[in-house]
Amino acid sequence: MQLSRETLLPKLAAHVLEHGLGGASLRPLAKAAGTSDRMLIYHFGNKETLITELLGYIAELYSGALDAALGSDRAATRQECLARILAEGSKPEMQAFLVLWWDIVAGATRGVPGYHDAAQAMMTRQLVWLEGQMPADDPDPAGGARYLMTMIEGALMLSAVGHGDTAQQGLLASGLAAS
Amino acid sequence: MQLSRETLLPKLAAHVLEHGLGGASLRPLAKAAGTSDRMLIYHFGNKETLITELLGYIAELYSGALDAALGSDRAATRQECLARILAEGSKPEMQAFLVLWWDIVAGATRGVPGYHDAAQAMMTRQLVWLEGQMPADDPDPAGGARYLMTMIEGALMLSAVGHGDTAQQGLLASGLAAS
DNA sequence: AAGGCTATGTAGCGCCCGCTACAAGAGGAA
DNA sequence: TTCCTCTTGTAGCGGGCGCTACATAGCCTT
Repeated sequence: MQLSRETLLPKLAAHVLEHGLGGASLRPLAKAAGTSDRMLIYHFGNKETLITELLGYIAELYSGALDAALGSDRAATRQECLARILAEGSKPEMQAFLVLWWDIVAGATRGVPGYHDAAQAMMTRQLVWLEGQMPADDPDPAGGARYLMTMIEGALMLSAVGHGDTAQQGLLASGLAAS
Repeated sequence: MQLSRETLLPKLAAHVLEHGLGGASLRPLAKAAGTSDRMLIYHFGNKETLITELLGYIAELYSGALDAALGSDRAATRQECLARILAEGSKPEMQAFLVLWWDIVAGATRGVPGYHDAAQAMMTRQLVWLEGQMPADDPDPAGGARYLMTMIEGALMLSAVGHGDTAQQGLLASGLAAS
């Protein structure tokens, strides 16, 4: 069967979603895609562009997952809106993205090519999704969505390093969550 | 001159603060410390415990930097408190910690030994520092500090991936920052 | 002085890395 | 048929990795 970027990317994405980006080297990636490192280089040119295209593909996967989760009804309050997105993020199919996410943020900070753009695209998409969920009668939907966004990402990071309780108490004190 | 963990750690820390944890392999680390990979293994046993001890040392460095920044006077308002810690984080001597931070978070999420504990310790320390900065008349200093903490970390992450403006607008909408 | 323990240098092991050289099969174009 | 291009397999290169074997120089004890 003919190989191509398009047929390879889904299998490569599945592999990094399971095993992370850090240790993603050509031979394991190739094995996961049912081919050889030789062919990965042939189809992508080199590893750097492979990773760049892979991150772009994963960003699209993430968009698709958010689209699939997009209920057509808005939330009634900011509290409900926050509760919804937190529930969305705790779904198992989103967990893989979460684990990968910090690899991407670290890469973006260090300036590794492709990481920053993919991360920005994923956050932009999440912001759009969040704005669509904001209550219809919210006095400031744009600002409110960005406010929720900042709290959510903060809570996410604190949870990642064992300060989930800190984040929870922060949400409570903000009035965005109820005990 | 006699080498030891204690004399080596500062030089190793300086190296990873400059070059990151990702590509920190024994030979470059040894060169930065003026010795050989052979001696790093001799003094630390293996790379894993070296990294664990190094992260612990860096967490102490971070604590020390916060202590040095700790003015004895509290802020007058939450807004001022937030402005202070944001100013603190933008100091050049803190930038190196910030770049390293996402490596640590990614490692903590992936379960690499030592990363989680170091990250948690650094966040705990920052929370303590923040509580000490809260206004004396604040109705809920503990909750407020955790609230600020969540917003700060969220803003930090968004800024890391090119969404600094999103975070800024989020801070404005929260009422914690003034335009 | 003799022996042992600690600290260090030199060399190299086996392994994985990204990548490449080279040959060959497949299929279309002349 | 005869080429020629696209795709793939096999093998391997140079280099970095964590780590180890071995020798040795210096010091401390007896």
